[in-house]
Amino acid sequence: MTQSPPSSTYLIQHALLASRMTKTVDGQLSVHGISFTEYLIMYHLNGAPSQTMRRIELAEHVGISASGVTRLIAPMEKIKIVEKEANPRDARQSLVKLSKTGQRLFTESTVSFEHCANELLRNLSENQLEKLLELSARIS
Amino acid sequence: MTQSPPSSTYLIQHALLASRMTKTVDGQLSVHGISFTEYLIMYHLNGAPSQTMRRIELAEHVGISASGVTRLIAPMEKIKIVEKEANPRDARQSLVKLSKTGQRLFTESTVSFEHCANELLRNLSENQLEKLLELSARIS
DNA sequence: GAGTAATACTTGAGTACTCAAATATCACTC
DNA sequence: GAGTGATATTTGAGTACTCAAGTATTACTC
Repeated sequence: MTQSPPSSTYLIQHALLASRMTKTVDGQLSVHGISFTEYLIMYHLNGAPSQTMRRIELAEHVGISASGVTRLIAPMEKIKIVEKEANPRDARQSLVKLSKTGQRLFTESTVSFEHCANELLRNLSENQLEKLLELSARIS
Repeated sequence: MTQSPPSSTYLIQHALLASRMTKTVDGQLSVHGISFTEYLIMYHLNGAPSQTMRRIELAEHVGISASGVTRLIAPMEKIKIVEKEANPRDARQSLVKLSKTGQRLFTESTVSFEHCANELLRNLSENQLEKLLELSARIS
């Protein structure tokens, strides 16, 4: 039973942490009636020009497949969180836009999300968090 | 559109990274006929005394639910990677043990896994990786 | 030692995805 | 401008889980 190299240890630790974090965040966001994945969709739309993105871009940013986006967006569209928009230059694309309602929901959810994020990372100092973020960003 | 605090940014980055890493690892391990989750099961069993663990312990270590473990272990038992063992002191428990075959498979898979882990983290130096691991371990 | 509560695990039903195939449109070449 | 291949999205079928309820066993209390 030799010891694992640090890279392996990190991958395993990362997977466990991700599982726990997702569950915690999902729990907190459920009071707003949304999942972590739905929050991520809104987060990226909110940061995009005109609060609008293509489905494939969304998929890449959120880390799910294109068909995953389709199935995720459908119910969000039904409750008017997002709106479908055609791209006049390319009829294949159907753009997704964060609605006014969606922006409001996002703002509200963000309070819970940030609180939850601080709670999860409360063991780290400001400096440690900055360092972690920097190293972590280096990976990709 | 105010900027997100570092803790929120980290959570979002972490989720995306986890999704990508899992997919990459799953892809690499598929040549051995196993998933990342199955590898994690073997990993933890291999590190346990007598290569044996209770299902609930496994669930906690891997980050899935108890019923998830049941459904995951069933096919692994069928192909003799793991064995079921009774606990004479507590008939409720059914212990899971890594078989000889399982140990062999784990050893083989570990080569792929470690290679994959190094590849994913190749942008980090030894020191950076150590630091990342240390900070990341602090979170829990 | 009977009754109640807690624990370990399994099962049924549902959810959130995935991949591969289908459809529609666009871009390129001749 | 017809044909071919590439791209964006959706759909059908399957997978890997989840939660809540059910079963079996143990631990606790009186």
